Amino acid sequence: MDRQDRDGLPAYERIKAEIRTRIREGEWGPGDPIPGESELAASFGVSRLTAHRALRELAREGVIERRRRRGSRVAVRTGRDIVLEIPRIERLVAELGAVYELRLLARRTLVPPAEIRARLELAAGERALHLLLLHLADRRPFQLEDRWINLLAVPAAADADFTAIAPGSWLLEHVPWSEAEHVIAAENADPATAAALGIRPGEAVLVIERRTRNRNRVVTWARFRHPGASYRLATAFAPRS
Amino acid sequence: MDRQDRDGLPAYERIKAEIRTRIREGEWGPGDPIPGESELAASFGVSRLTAHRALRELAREGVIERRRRRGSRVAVRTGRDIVLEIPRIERLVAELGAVYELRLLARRTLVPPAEIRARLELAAGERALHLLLLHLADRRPFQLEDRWINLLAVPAAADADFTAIAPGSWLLEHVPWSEAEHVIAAENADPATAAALGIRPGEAVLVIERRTRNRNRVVTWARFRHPGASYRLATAFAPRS
DNA sequence: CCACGAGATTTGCATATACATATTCCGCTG
DNA sequence: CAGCGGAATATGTATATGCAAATCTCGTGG
Repeated sequence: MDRQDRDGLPAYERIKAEIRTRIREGEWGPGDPIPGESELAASFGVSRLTAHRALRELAREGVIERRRRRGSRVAVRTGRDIVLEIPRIERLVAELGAVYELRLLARRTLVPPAEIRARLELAAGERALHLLLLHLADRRPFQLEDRWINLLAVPAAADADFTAIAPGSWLLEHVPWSEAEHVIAAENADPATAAALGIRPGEAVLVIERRTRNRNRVVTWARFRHPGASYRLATAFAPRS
Repeated sequence: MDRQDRDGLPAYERIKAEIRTRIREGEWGPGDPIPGESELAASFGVSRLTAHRALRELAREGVIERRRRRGSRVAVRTGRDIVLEIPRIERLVAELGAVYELRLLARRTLVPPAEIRARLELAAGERALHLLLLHLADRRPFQLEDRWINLLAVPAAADADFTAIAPGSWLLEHVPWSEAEHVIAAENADPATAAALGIRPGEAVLVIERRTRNRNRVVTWARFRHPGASYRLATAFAPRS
């Protein structure tokens, strides 16, 4: 691009990498001040805007904190939350090296019971799509999915073929933007769940509930159950702001 | 700032908001092309660089996809993962409206058993700090924490007072940067765990394991156990790239 | 001695301009 | 008509410059 892109990296990326290295190596500890935009610009031989971009992006990534007049300093990460990524079910199974299968156990459009109606934030008497599915890994039960879909938010779901694609994947591809709330818990399998998952009643089951919103409407609510003994949800995270 | 910051927002933020709104309202669906930098610059009355910044940030946030010559389009979110935030234990308890307490059950520096040594990626014969803690919410057992800390990575941990601050929080404040892997599972409580958590043996327990790295070294490995019946880890997410 | 206001400093936003780079499109050639 | 090469186009990076906003410091007046 310009004089010195010896690493093939843009100048602002080289500055970011340099600062990150010094923080990682402990040269600059949490709370320590780091050079300002003008100083960095001079020492790297770039314009202030380029140094500004490097610092701005580091700030957005949560690596540093910036305030006018006060300058930039290494972020103190108190209160930082841990972030956990849950892959989609097909990928999860694929990463185990197992063959993924989907079985649609039930599909009905009906007026949901009061408890579900509240979770979907639906008007009284409004109908919703209810699905019961079993996800298999190498022909063994892997996840039992109990899902309700708000047809007012996603009318196209009424015509989707959920024997071919998991509702979670279908929704990800058809709903433009969303937020979700999660509940994670453990419970002892009741007889019905035990039968569906092929375990003994009372065995520990990992339960994940997810409610997804779009445009202030609840799109879907789902409860996933995994045999606790055989299943482990392993993920990686990077700390973020 | 300039001519028109009627919302108090910078120009690039107003452009981002406008684009996000059109996507959310469905005017532009997944995969649809959106106006280019020059076009946006003209229609908003800003320079191309300002429009560029708006689009660049939206791309980084995963809202749109950009390619040279091809232009920008609304992201198709297939393969997108779900992200889940786990708050720190103190905040988790505080959000339940309960009083948080910490009880240090055991603290020893010793050569870890082989299984733990492998998890910490420690050399043979190397010593590590082992902690056993009980976290209480309103005087009731909330979480049992079994933690090992690599003293080579965090020597200062040897002198920390873990009766006053939870190891997780202490580490967040003293280790400059880190990544982690998680395992989530459900299991039936063994007698020892049941006794510590005040539940009956066999009851479902939510298990979370976390291994944290820094500078390619394992900093700490911990296993958390929650009474499954009483505890629900509720979190929210926003989809990201 | 404290309060208040005037710099000084640092980050934040925006412009105009220039050139680099990736990729598509189109037309030329065989 | 297939394949190749160059033009066109949109994004990507960088410069120099100017002003805005936040906030710390210091000096002055009551």
